[in-house]
Amino acid sequence: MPELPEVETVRRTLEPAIGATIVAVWDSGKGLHMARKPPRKKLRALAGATITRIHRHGKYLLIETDTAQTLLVHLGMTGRTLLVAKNHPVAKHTHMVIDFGERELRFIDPRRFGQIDIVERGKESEHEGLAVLGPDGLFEPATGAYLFGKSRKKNATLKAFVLDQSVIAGVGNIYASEALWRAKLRPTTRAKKLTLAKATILAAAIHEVFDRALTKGGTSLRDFVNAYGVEGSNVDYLWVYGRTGEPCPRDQTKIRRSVLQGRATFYCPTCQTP
DNA sequence: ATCACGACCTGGAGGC
DNA sequence: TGCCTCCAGGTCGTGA
Repeated sequence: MPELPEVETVRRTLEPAIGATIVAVWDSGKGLHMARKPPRKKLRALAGATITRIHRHGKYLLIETDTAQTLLVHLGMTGRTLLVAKNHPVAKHTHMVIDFGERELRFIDPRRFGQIDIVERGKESEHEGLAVLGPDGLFEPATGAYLFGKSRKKNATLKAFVLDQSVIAGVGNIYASEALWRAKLRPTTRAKKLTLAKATILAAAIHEVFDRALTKGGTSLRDFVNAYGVEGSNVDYLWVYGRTGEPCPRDQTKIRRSVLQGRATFYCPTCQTP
């Protein structure tokens, strides 16, 4: 679930950890994304460090300390980061625990598509995951002109275009469908067909969809919770995602589901024009 | 170089 | 109850 609004919700609810000093760090030793294991030595070396800032770029969380080391966390599909009391029961699939003494920050990820890494502060953008990211969808919202420029000569579908993290960092599968519905654009339309006017509408739609989801605390389809373990309510406010056969909120046509690049895509066949 | 697909993993839901 | 199949927020490597 975790797309930009969910990761931003986590970031905000993790902020009470700012100022906390790390006593110890534990990791499960299990491989996460690309079978890569958390860097155990570097994690353990964080003992004694104090959390100074929690930032985000796209779907990556950047937890800065008063050392030169920044902890990087990506939630993948099923990752959770919880800030809990030390006596809180340890969940299955816990892969990292940052011990603050009375509290702990825990990373739990059943499918292990998440990422844990340590990067040197100031060199975050050199990390292979962050290096390719475009502007953050919330902190540096795209303009119509920017999207128009990026879409020139692109033969990829609009769905693939908005999902491309090098175009806008943070859009995922749910909000791609939502934003294209909001902009009245068909997901299968080729990106190069965008006009400046349509690109401007799309930019606004992405921003609106993010903003709305943030005010609802994110979309909890299944696993997503914030750092306190609380679900978001945005699933009740989705226009098309997961609503196959239900009436389009704009013109009552039945919502359709198709598969694009292996991912479920939802759209209204009449008001989203090709 | 682009673009679309499959793989990576576990678990929940639904059918029989 | 159990077994089977399908599906799921993300990203990356492959091959056309």
